Amino acid sequence: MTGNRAGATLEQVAAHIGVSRQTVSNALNAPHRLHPETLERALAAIDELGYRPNRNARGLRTRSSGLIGYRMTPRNRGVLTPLMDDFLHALCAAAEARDRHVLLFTAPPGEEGLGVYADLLAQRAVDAFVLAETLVGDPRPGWLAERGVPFAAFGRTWGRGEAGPWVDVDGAHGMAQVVEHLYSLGHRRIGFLGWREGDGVGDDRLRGWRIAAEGFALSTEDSLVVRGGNTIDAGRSGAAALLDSADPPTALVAVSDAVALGALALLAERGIPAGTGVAVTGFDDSPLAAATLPGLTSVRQPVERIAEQVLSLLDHQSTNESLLRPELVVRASSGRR
Amino acid sequence: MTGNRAGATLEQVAAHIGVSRQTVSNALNAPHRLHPETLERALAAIDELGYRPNRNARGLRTRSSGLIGYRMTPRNRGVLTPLMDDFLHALCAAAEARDRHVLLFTAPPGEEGLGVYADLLAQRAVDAFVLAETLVGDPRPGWLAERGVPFAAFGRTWGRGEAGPWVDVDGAHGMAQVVEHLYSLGHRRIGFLGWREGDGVGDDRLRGWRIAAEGFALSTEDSLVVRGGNTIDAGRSGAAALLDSADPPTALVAVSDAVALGALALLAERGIPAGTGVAVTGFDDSPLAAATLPGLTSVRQPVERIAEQVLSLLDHQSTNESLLRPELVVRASSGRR
DNA sequence: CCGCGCCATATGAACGTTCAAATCGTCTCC
DNA sequence: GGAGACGATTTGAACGTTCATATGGCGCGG
Repeated sequence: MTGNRAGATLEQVAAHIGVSRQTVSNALNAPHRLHPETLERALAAIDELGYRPNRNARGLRTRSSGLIGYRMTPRNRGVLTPLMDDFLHALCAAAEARDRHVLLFTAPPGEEGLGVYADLLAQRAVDAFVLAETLVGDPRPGWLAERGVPFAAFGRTWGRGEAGPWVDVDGAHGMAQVVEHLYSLGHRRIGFLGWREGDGVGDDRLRGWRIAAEGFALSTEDSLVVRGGNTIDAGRSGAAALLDSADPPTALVAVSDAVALGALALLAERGIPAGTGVAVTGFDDSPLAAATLPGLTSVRQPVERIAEQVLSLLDHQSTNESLLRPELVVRASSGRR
Repeated sequence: MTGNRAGATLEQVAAHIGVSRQTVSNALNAPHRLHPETLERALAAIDELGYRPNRNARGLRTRSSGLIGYRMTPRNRGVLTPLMDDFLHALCAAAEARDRHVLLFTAPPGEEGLGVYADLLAQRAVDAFVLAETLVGDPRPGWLAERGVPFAAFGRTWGRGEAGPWVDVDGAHGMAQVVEHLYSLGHRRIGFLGWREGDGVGDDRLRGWRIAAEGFALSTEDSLVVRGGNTIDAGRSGAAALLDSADPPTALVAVSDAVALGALALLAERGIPAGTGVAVTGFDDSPLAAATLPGLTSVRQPVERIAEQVLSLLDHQSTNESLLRPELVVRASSGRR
């Protein structure tokens, strides 16, 4: 754009080349309707005057805002959520590629928060939602589906029937890759540091560990599993419990990077070299993983592809489900024996 | 709201109680103009029909969107930014309290990114910006001020004159609190783990350490300062350098939690108990700080108050500047001697 | 008792776009 | 050569608000 003083209107652009509003409008929205030469002149004028369609006017007419609603992850507890922060960034970028934008909001979890969604829709502030951090029994997918509101979720819409399109990462498969990696390094007794039962994501990852271990005829006995919160501290005490058991594992598979960090801390305390002594792995490949010493072997979630897929489900509005494969990122913490 | 099928319009609400659109409009925007009884009936009808003003229509008329533009912190490098994520959450909540919302976007740093700001304005997608992570020589404040675009920054608009209103945290004062705390615990030789020179925030915190230490007649010689990136690894090697020096400090003051985490890791490796052996402190009081063992003494940034202030500067559009005091959060890593 | 001002409410217009339908040539085909 | 079809462009209306102004009733002072 050459000149960009302020807010040229469709009418002004049209007057500038002696055509009607609609012709200029078509230049942007339905170029095939225009005579090639007219199209060219229109585009030139648009560029010269720095015209950009007024989103409010367009939205008023088309009854849509071009905005996608996204609920921020609550910050109440002291929990790190680097993955979700990365996802939000990716979502934002992916939305821009489609000439849309992300509108943020906050809402309490559960039924209680539905009012906020209703309100945004009533105001026509957004015309679709991207759900994240769907919980088991989350009322949102059903509620939105009932009302015919376009939405797509990052994370399975756990429970009762297919309520809507979602994209998720195959956590079980990610864990299987981890176990296979450790097995190939010679580990034959692999412990699991998990979250408390009832979390869809955490249970899925545990399942992956169990299935893969069984596949290699490794033990998956209860004494190899410790469950707790998603904190460094929980990882530390969990690791201690496993290492102090009668037949301690030689590798610790953690359900997240935060938990793995705790395991690393415990090893450091005890003077056990992570990697060469006891192997440790995380999940999510957050910035934490690359920053520790030794670097933490982890499983990278393809956030960009997830965001891309979520938006594409939003557009095509097929009731599709898609499970993406995460990628094992090997660093020194899983060692070499 | 009792019934909330879909999109009641002003006209419909008006018809429902036999008045004109404008009367209902006034019930929301200028209640003082209405007869008390009419007001009551109007509000009742609004509630009954679940009316919510259409944001596009309102925005078209008033030439404003009620949206605040916010550039997401870039994710290119593997850097943790829990503070900014928290701030974004707080900003979002504070905006909602004023019946506004945050619209996210991405933009490259520097001059190059200004086009994105221009575009959002041209489309009237946002009517104000909140800037964060302002850099030394950041072109945005000046650019926006020139064009009369409302904005406010979290972070000083470093350099050349007062370009616009900002809110910031007094990092120097935060560090002074840290030093005073350590001094009161008996530390007389306090090292500093900082970022590389040229970062406004980092330099400010270093200044705070220096001034406070001088105030207690402690040494601030060059050998007590190590500078590097904002990573765990940098903190670890920095801590090693300080502890291996001729006259090692008994306390390590880190410029951020991530850096402090590295220092904690090094102490663990060497079997030195953090806190009782060598004291360590961080900055920002991110979730990391509470999750380590021992808990990391840190300095909490009042993100909610910052967000509140930023928005209030946006409204009053005074060229105000406001420096908030952070709060020392004492945990076990600073020890007890 | 009349005009003035004030209060409460109503009406017309405008914001800038897109949709639906109208216009006006031009070209084709029988 | 005229009907019809088609291509390119224009026109009128509508989306749902708010602004500016108009209307009408009522009390008050001269």
